[in-house]
Amino acid sequence: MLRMSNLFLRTLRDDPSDAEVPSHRLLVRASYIRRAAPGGFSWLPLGWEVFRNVERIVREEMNAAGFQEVHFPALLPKEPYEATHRYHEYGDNLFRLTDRHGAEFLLAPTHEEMFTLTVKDLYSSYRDLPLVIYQIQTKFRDEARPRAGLLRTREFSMKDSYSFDLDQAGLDVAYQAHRNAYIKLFERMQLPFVIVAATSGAMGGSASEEFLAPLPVGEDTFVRCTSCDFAANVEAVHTPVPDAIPFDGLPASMVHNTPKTPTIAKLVDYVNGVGENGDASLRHPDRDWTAADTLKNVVVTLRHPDGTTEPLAVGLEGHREVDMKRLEAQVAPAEVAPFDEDDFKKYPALKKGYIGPGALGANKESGIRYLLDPRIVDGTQWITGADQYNQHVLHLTAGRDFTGDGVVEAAEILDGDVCPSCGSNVEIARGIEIGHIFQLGTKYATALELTVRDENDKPVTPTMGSYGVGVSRCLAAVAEATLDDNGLCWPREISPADFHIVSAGKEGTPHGPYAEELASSLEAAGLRVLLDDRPKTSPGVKFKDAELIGVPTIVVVGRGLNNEDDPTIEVKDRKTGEREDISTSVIVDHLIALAR
RNA sequence: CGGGGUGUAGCGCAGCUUGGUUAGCGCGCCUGCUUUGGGAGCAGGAGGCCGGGAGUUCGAAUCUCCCCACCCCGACCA
Repeated sequence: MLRMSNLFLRTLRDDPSDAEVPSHRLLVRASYIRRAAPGGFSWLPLGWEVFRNVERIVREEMNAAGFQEVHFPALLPKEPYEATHRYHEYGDNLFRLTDRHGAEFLLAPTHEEMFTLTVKDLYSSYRDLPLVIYQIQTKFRDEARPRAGLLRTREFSMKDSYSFDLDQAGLDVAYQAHRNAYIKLFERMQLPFVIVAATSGAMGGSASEEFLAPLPVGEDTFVRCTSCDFAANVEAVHTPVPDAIPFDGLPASMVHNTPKTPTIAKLVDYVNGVGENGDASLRHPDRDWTAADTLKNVVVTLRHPDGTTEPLAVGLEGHREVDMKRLEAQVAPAEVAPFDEDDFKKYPALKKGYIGPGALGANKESGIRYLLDPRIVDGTQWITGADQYNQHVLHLTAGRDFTGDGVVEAAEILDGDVCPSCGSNVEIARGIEIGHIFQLGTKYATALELTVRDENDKPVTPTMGSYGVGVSRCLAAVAEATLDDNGLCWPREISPADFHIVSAGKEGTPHGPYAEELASSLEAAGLRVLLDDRPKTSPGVKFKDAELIGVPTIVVVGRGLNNEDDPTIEVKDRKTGEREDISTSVIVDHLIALAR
């Protein structure tokens, strides 16, 4: 039984000044955690209870799926990570250290190498596979910017599992098993989530999905449909291609002087006749021109893995920016860098601020490869640069007046864009990444020379998957998803207790002893109780603390106990705020039923 | 790493512009009395290297320079 009279905690009346995110504020105020280091937190008794509950849910669902728990050191030698090149690829995010003999070590950010090596150590036959092993371990990453309390720390708890299979079909089974287990465990945590297709980044491999808890404090943006259940990472959204428009009757393109219009905003004002030197004769007959009527041409530098660079032009609607993540996903493994002043000097055909399709394309003057947004279909007409300073061209028509060298999904997604799944509208939302599942393939097995013998005694390289759930981050996400103005509000399975019993009588009245007795009865039934037995503490303080701490059911032993004919106990639901007076004759059974 | 903000008691803050009593207030903490259903009242008390260092000055929380930490935005981020 947890007793407020001696529990190691001190609740705070004011918000800590260094906490902005609600879950961080309340976890500190309610005395679950304390900041101990940049990006590191100490767990106090209530926090540790909650942490272990989250951990237990994860563990139970992993075990239920038939996966086996193991445990590796966090302190590892660098050699395995050199074999996979991750010792350097991980860059500054890797904590490196040196022992007294000068040997180099690292604090593991994730454990693919060690799991692979251990399987290599123990197993050598196809008969041993498939295999899934997992651990719940502290991970270390030297994050550039820890933030938001437990949401991004430099030391954190993660469940990571690894699957080993002989072929893709086996990997698919392991992948699906994790996907299903994750769905179950997040549902048990009552954590809302969406599953979005993701790019696998530095992990290598192919199929990859992220579990995101859709919350505004999340760091990941994703796209979701406002009417159907479509959800995806911005990199994975495909723009529906509009129908082409017949050229018949479309006005001819015409070059106009448009002085001092190097930006889209100034250009739109100019052709709308706005401002001192606007040209009203260019106005649209029926409406104002908007940025969406302009064709913006953005030039970037592609940096290929072999070190060579290449310019690339992207044509897109003028009201959209180039989304670097989307573009990089399209041109991978090349990286994208901005096109700087020196680059412009090398390409005199590019008139900065007035770049148009006339100069762009592999066989045009600049020779720069020119890719178009999928919305730029044949027959669409654009206001765009005329490749001369202070000149733009109107009614330039795709397919008739210009073509690109291809299509690229690089434009940012905007609220209201067409849903690729149902044709309705999408919105941009934020989410906390709480889980991630990857099909790694043979990258690690190959690098570390893991093979097993097949039925013909031929060596085969197993194909792997890796699957992570951030345990401490999930805790914060649950807090974030459930809290309200009064404090935390835990789901029962995660809560530090089933019941928070407030003894609200004066000293010397029967309330104290009754609360003790009720707490014991509940404990005897296997339920967890937090008893506020503090003497000389006013009821108001106890009520406020109970709300702040967030146990799902608050039980008040108070004035109802004074009813001589039928004494009652108040039972309050933390989430809904609903109160009920329950007769002492049935209170124990009533509470047991609530908790089951 | 770039931009912005903040560091004063366990927590929240004032004081700094214009240098000058013993650095102040609320919460929390300790003692006593009263109080006990929504963060009680009165009285008394403890608790500070004013983030760190160097300077300017007769004198620095206050002015100058450097450093560190934290928060927010961006970049980055299995």
